Amino acid sequence: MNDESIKRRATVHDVARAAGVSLATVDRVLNGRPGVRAATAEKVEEAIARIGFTRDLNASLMARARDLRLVFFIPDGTNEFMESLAASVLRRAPLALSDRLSLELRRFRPFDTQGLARELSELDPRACDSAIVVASEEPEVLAAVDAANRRGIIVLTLVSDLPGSTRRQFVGIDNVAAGRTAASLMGRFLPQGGQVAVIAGSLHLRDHLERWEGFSAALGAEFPAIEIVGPLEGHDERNQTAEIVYRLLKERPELVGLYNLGAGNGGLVTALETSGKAGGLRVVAHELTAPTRAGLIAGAIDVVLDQNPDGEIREVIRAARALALGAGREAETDPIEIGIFLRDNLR
Amino acid sequence: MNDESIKRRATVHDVARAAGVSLATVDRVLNGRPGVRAATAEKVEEAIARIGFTRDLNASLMARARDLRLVFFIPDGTNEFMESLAASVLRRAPLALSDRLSLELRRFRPFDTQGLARELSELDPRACDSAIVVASEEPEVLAAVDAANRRGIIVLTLVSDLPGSTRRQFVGIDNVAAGRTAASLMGRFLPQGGQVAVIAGSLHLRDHLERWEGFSAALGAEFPAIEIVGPLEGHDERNQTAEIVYRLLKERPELVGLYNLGAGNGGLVTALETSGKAGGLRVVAHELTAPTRAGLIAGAIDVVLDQNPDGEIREVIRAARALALGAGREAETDPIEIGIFLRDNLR
DNA sequence: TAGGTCATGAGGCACGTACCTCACAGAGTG
DNA sequence: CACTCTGTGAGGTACGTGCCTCATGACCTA
Repeated sequence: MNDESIKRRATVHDVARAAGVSLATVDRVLNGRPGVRAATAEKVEEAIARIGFTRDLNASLMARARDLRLVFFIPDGTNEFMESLAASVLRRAPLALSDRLSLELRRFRPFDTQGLARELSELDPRACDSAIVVASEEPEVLAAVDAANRRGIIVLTLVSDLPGSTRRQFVGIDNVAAGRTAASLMGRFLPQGGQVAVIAGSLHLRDHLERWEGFSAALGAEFPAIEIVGPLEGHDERNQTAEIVYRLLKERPELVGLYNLGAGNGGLVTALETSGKAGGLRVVAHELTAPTRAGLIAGAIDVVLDQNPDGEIREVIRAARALALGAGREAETDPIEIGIFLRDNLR
Repeated sequence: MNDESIKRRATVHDVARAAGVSLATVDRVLNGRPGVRAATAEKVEEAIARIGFTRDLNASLMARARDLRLVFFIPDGTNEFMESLAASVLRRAPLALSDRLSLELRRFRPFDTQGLARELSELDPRACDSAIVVASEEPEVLAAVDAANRRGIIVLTLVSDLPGSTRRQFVGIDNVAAGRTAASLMGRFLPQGGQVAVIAGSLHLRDHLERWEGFSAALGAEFPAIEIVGPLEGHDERNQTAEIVYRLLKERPELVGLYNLGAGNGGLVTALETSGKAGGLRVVAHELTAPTRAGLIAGAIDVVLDQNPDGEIREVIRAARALALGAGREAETDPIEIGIFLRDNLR
């Protein structure tokens, strides 16, 4: 073993030499092109493993004439959280360019799974390397993801996973843990016990159901002095959510806490403030957006649990880049942490 | 304006053409090499701005034969937080390699600022592109940073900043905000008020002083029912910290809360547990390490504020890469968020 | 005026991979 | 035997930048 082999990183040339094949064959194996016998491919794989070759992602990206193209599919509409995801994509686009990543953002009508499926199917694999999808679990979406995957587009799921599909990776938080965290905070805020109301968007949404499960389980196990009211469904809509809060405050003056595990926080804050109850009971909500931020500052909300949309975009970009450049079967991403925000650590 | 100029990203060739100079001159300007008249450099800068040229970081890294070398200087010793910083560097080293980043970790004896200064001075600019330093604010360190900077090494500070130096960037959290956050949590945990003790490592440490300021200011302003005991100094040492806690618990049985804004949490947890007081009072500590994690799980600690060492390493690597490849005067990093950990959202 | 320095131009090689063309051997097929 | 098809080798160009050499003209100074 000479100096060279100690110091230099292995290249495709080294692989070719080690496997006793030509550069062209190594290239065919690495990039999944046809024209290699299974036995030969095996030899190459073995050599790669033996000498510890890893593809140079920079050179790889250089060599292809065009940039890596990532297309984001994010629901449109009134959901502040989705807006911040979208904003994060747009904010990162110019920076990503100097890393040869071109980011495209496509919005679709919420729940228009057919439209999403159609757009996914129409993606040209030569013009798009990876699709990043925020979507609910519907059969036509699953089918479209699988179809895109077969056509050579790497699909990643964001925020909400599609476990049955051929998506290559999921980036998002553990919602059961988020619910447990909410319970843990609420329990510590209310050592004297009392009634706590829970509001969800809809328990048919996977995230919301998981949060509810985590919350109720942890509260029941650790804080038996607290009694849960609900869950009530506000459909992530600010007016409906406000309505629910008004009714709760009127009908249950003894209420000491409120946990909104869905969206519609604008309505929550408005209802608390116009009822004069802001600050009078402990309130936990999700996602750091304009309404929840305002609620924190005004004292209407005590804690916001946040899944850090900007971090999610960052990690999903890293994962997509690594996967598209063939760094392996799955990319290593930093876990997305559940952020806890009070008035004092707002970002 | 033809198709090409719309679709393609600008390259150095485009800059040369736009500025009416040769490629070599553009290169000299870009890489700060001598031999360019100020007026000519001006022309080039103007052209860069006009056509919106950004250097291709991948190509840039490719072109230099060797990898980018980053050297981390992290204090050695018993501090768990520093260990997790170091571990994060080591964990990322193999992954970084496929991005042509070679990470080297150097430990130094805590408070051995002279040794650190010497090592910094001995760095060879040809073998090291950037130095990342976790150090306290001592004159000889500042001088060594400035010297390294003059010799062409890009210096970044991590965790603890050196504001008066020529360090190019700082990556870390806002410790005043961290202190305020601790106060805000403590206040909500203790609506009935009472005595809360504060333990610091040393108020001569910038981070600790800032946390103390944030904590006392926020508590005084928002939770007048709480009375502060201390701050007491445990010198980030587990035995001294344990001693302080033992004494506090014995002398002040009415104590309802404890805030350790420094290290030495192993001693804190031990003292609480052997006194049978674990869970009996609200405890807030800093940095998610083995002792604080154990304390959370056992119920001895309620909340841990964490500056996410792994995220800090990630961001400082990104910043160093961008700076070393000349992406601009300062690199954009994602802000490091103050993490809040309960038993239920442990990572 | 000769020699020196400085600013600049011109051009080329290298980095590691992607992707292309061409050649050729061997196997199978009619 | 001539043909096609498949697996493989050989070699090239390109990506955008860093870095090197060499040449040239301008300007300065002794």
